[in-house]
Amino acid sequence: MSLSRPSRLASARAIPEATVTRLPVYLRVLKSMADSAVTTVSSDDLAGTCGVSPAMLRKDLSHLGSYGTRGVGYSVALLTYHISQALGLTQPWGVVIVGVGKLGQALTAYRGFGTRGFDVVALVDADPSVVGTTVSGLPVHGLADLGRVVADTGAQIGVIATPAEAAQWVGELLVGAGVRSILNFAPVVLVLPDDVEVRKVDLASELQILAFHEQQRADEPLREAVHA
Amino acid sequence: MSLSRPSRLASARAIPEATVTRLPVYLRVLKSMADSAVTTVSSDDLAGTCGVSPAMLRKDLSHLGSYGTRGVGYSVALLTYHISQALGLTQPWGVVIVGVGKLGQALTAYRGFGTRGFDVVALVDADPSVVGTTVSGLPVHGLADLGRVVADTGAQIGVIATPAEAAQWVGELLVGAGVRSILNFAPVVLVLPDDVEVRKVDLASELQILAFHEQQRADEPLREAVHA
DNA sequence: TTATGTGAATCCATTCACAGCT
DNA sequence: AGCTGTGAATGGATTCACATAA
Repeated sequence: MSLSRPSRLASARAIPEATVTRLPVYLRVLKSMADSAVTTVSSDDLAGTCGVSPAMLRKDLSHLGSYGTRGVGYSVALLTYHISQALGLTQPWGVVIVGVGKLGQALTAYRGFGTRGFDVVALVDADPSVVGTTVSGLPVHGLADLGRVVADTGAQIGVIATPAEAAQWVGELLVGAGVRSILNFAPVVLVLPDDVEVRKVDLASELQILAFHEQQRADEPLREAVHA
Repeated sequence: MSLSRPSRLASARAIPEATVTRLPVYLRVLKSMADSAVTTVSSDDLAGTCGVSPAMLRKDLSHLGSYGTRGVGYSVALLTYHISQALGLTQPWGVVIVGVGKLGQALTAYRGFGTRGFDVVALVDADPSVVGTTVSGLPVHGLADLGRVVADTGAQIGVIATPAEAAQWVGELLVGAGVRSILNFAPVVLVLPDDVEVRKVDLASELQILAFHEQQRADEPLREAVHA
């Protein structure tokens, strides 16, 4: 019942999900600051550049530990290191991309992909006419070989860039191959076991959300008119 | 002080942001149910397919009005209509895509883009060697013409699919041209006026978030071991 | 004096549980 | 009897405001 030591393990835990989604933004901005030879930054400045409030930034960073200096600010290098650490970017992650249509090719070619600890280690497609070809220097394997490819390369993250019809099936194949982190670009809701982490990137949804706000904007003047 | 009538205007307002982000998911699933000739669905079934809790689904839908039937469920057609209405999908929206590299081409070719009320009305790029060419049947205009292109086509939504270096500049050009809804695929934080709605799609961030959870998973067994 | 780190207060989102309608 | 719609309760996330440290 007693925990021998709180240790990094226990304290490093308890990073709220909302914070996790913002850490990559902080990391990116810190990186560009380092490129500009900035060595120290205040929460006000960093927050301003990241588009969040200073209080939220400080609260977020407080979940990682106390890495700032009162009266001064944060060391860009130190903060970069600790955020990378928290996100698990100290080790490289293998990524397998399924679907090498235009989107899959764009993702594969995306330089700065590998930039931060991610390696595209394999490409897979169902279309026999592209299997065996090479995209951005990587051979394209058949869908039937996915299990072996994942095992051989040790890929931990799967990216689904297939048409909607194939996505659920591909998701199941990835899970069957042992992948438990999936990034889904196909416009479908994947139904997979709860211990599999699925994130989706959905063009149509994003546009619809923008459309909603665009519509709100159009209604706004009308609401004001009522009060006049 | 008295509002003549609550009307659709007042009641249609007050849709929480969290709900708005889920409406596109509901819409998509409803659509596929309609394709399967399903005419009625309960909140339990719909929620299950959408990957949310029935209570949340019902609460979300309650913000749009009372369009279900107690003891029965929701009419697929009626619900589809009202969600489309709420999202502002009854009118078509013009989309201008800036940057016709691999990603821009993938986005342009994305069928089902126009499917739900979105039209790619123009393509723009900075590279003189692609300006004047045709992509998926649309001519590519020069960046200098962006203002005129937006005015001519009436585009309301801008998509940034350029390299990171160009994104801020392109964002400012879009805003200058009157666009106030932007979908940004470039890995940078755009700094634009507050009345501009910016949504970002960020591959690196998504992968980093997955990496975080993958790392957590690796730590989990260790935490259990402490208790043993 | 300046800027972090954090309890307290507030706000928003989710879940619960049941009244109300079909 | 079944399922929606919604107040009440809960749980998180954000903001406030200040004690604390350089």
